[in-house]
Amino acid sequence: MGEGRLFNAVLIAGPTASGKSALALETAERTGGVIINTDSMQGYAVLDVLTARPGPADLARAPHALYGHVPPATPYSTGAWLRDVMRLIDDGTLRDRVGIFVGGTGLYFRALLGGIAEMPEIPAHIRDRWRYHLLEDGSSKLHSILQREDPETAATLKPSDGQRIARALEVLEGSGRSIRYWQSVRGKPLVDAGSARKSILEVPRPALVTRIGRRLDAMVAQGALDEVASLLRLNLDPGLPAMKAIGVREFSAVLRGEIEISEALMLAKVATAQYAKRQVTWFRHQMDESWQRHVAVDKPFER
RNA sequence: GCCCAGGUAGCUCAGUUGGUAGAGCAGCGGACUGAAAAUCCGCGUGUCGGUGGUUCGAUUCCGCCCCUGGGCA
Repeated sequence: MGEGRLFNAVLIAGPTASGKSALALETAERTGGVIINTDSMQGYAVLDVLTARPGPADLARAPHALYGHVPPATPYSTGAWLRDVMRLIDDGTLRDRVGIFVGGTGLYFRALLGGIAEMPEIPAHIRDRWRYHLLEDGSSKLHSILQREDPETAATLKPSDGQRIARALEVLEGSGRSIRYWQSVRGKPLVDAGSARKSILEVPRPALVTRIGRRLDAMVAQGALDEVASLLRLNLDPGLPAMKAIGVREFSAVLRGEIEISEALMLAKVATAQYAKRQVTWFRHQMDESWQRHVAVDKPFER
């Protein structure tokens, strides 16, 4: 486990289609830095188009790390990403170079800054069992189990929040202690907050929705359907995170002949706009005043 | 031109035996500690097509008009 901590990092957060990748590239070229993916989906291979991952032209302009390095069959996670970042720091990839963290996953930024506790890894069979249990019996059933096994945690979770309830149960079983115990320990920051430059890109909602629409259209033109077909050929468990990327469900329905491309596009645009809304809410309330907010109205449309 | 069906929220529609209306989706707001592009919570935003009549009171009943879809000519 590494002990290094990164100084003078640049953190760029923003909702999808806000133009962060373009800003990151400019920053990288100016500073000779390395761009590090801070997004839960852009790490997955195969999902090149659908996640708007930087393309060959971008990769040629600056070094990029943690993009497309995870097979979609692997359930990636915040913890796995954190370990990947730790490795980058420890193996010297970032020595004397500015680390430019770019992405839209608020939780990853929180983890990076030490706001997420270190927890033991939970064996896959335990996780799988609780998730299956959730699927079979529903969240309120699991909540009542949690109420019996770990009432303190149960009290903090809504009976309908199946995912968090299952997580609490798997941590309890896998580690022998309540998730609240682990969460009470503050994590170790990988990035020095004092010397970091933290930015949030903001785009007025109507402009963002327009950009999202144009980007989805572009994705189809770039072969999003073929990409989904390749993903489906892997025959993955639909519960895997990579299968939850926006567009997978919508374009799969087109491939199955259930809906027209135009309808899939409409649905994907709506889903993306809803996602962007959740991101903006996180940035607005979960990130403090040490983050600088930049209104990026006239930034060029990214890619 | 005639006959039928329908015009209610941004969309699809329900409903009111007359007391100014509600679902889903969309939208808006929020939560968030290892699936986070996930998961979850809260909030109806409305000239009930128009107009005249009956009525204490009309979105509801009646007349006329307009619009949409279908049928007959």
